[in-house]
Amino acid sequence: MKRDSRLSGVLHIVLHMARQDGPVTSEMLARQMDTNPVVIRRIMAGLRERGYVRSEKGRGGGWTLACDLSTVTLRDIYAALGNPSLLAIGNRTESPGCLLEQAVNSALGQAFQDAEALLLSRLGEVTLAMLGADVSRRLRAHGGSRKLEDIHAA
Amino acid sequence: MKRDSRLSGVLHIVLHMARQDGPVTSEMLARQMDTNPVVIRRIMAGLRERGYVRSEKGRGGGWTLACDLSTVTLRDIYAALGNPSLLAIGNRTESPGCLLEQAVNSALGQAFQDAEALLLSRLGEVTLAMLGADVSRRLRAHGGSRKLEDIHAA
DNA sequence: ACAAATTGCAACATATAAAGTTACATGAAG
DNA sequence: CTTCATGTAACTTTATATGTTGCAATTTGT
Repeated sequence: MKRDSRLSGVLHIVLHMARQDGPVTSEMLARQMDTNPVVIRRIMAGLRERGYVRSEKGRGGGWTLACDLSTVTLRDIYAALGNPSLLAIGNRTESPGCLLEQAVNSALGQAFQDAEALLLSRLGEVTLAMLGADVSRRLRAHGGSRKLEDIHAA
Repeated sequence: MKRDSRLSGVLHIVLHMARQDGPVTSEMLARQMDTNPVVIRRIMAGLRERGYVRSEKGRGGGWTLACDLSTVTLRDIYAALGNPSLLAIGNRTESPGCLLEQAVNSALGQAFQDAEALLLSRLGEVTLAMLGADVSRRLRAHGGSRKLEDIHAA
């Protein structure tokens, strides 16, 4: 099944914004992410509604971070995307008339819920600030003097 | 995202087969599952390859169980479907050149792996026999005398 | 005032995968 | 030899993420 990579994408965007002072345009972000500006705006809309970022129109406009990175978790970002479904497999029918399918749903549903809960809990343990710190660590490992732009793939 | 319900479906099929002696045709299963016989054959193919079921052509043919239900787990069935991906979300790129995306992949990837491992482990704890026992329990709760056919939705 | 830059958004196109359908070959039983 | 069944390929449908185009709205610089 095709995987939804919006969470991965939006986190990448946030990290780019965090390493840039002043607004970043969708155009710039799209180049760095190798995608289309409209896609950027689309996945950022949820974050704007929640106040994690601000956007400004016109010349000199663009996106800026508007939250304390140490208080926003990956789970918050996931929620800002509208809580898309986490699992690629699921029950055939939600409220089946067939008793057999009810038994199947019950067994699978429990496993599904547990896995979803674990994943959400893990996402809730990681803040954007922690992600940012990891980036700094990786930059140092790659030779502290080099700038991100030198390393970033075209 | 559209969820893959083949596991749910094939378990439903197995439970139907377990409550029927003699072969069951794809046609009958399809009616009970409200789908197409070809779909049944498709998702049963993996189980046949692993020897969990047998199929026979011609008049009087159909599907029969060919395994000890107490030794086959939901995880085995899942494997027989070809281990389809469990998660609906994932990383944008698997081996990104961008350091920022590497940091994102690292954080998300760990959470993803843990959730997948938990789900697989849960599936591995439930045998087909346990599912069958749950069906019997539900049948009793619905009034022991009634047959499955009376309860099964049309 | 006007031109340029930028977001906002709707509408449409593309890609991918599950699910459903059709058609026909193969084989077994009466 | 007819009928019933599976096996399978090819095609259609559906759903969803992603990509693209076009244009209105808004802000800034000249």
